[in-house]
Amino acid sequence: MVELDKCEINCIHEEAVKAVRQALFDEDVAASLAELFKALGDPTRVKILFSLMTRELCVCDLTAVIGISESAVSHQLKILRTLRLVKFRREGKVLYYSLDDDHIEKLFAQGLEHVTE
Amino acid sequence: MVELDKCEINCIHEEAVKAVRQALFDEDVAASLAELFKALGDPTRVKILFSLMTRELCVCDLTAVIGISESAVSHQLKILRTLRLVKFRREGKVLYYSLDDDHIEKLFAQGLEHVTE
DNA sequence: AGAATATATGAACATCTGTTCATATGTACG
DNA sequence: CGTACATATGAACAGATGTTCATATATTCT
Repeated sequence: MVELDKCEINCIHEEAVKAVRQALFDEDVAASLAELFKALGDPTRVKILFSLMTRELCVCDLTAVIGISESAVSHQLKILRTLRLVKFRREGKVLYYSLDDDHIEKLFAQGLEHVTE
Repeated sequence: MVELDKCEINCIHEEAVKAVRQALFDEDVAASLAELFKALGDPTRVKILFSLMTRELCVCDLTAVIGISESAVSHQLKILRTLRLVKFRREGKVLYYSLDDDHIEKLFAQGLEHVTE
């Protein structure tokens, strides 16, 4: 408390803080954005999404491509579904998953630019 | 094992799997990409980065804008620094942080599009 | 209806993550 | 040189996360 007060006098750029605070979006939006990025922040999910960028695939295909258990894939697909990153269609017993929109490809492209530079 | 074999005969689209596997980037790249997104996948770090989109700020300013402890901010800044998402310059006792490149703004814009649609 | 298959789901568990608290570092200034 | 201040860092701890294992659901075929 005391230190913060001192700090507000000596160090903080009050106007700047005020301005930035105003520009700062809602707590909710920050949370949603973080949630989205967090979903993209796991190697398994990255591989799933990247695989789906090529074409739609069933769960079994994904399991084979990525090389982890079917259950693990299924759990991750649920997360991706919840965030509307993937969608699926049923054909008999088989579920075909695909990307829900094209934002993901753009996000990946943008991310790769940062990583590979 | 047995189940997988069965699955490869009955369910898997072999050519598809092969093709996707080939297109799939290295394990390393997937890991890097996931690491980057994971860094963006935390509310505190989202707020820090978003604040820095407006202008450079010292640690103390960030603490005030975001409303969490200085130590927490500092720890998160270290993560962002490691991933080359932010950089800083020193002016006396004060460190001014800013975004390291403009990819972040693009990533955020793209992410917001998905979130707010 | 019952067996087989593709996928989903819940619980359990080990690991990872973010914050806090205490302490260290670096810089300015008297 | 010692004090004050801005920031960094390490250890500790609670809560979150991803996988595995066992089981459930949905669909097809007989």
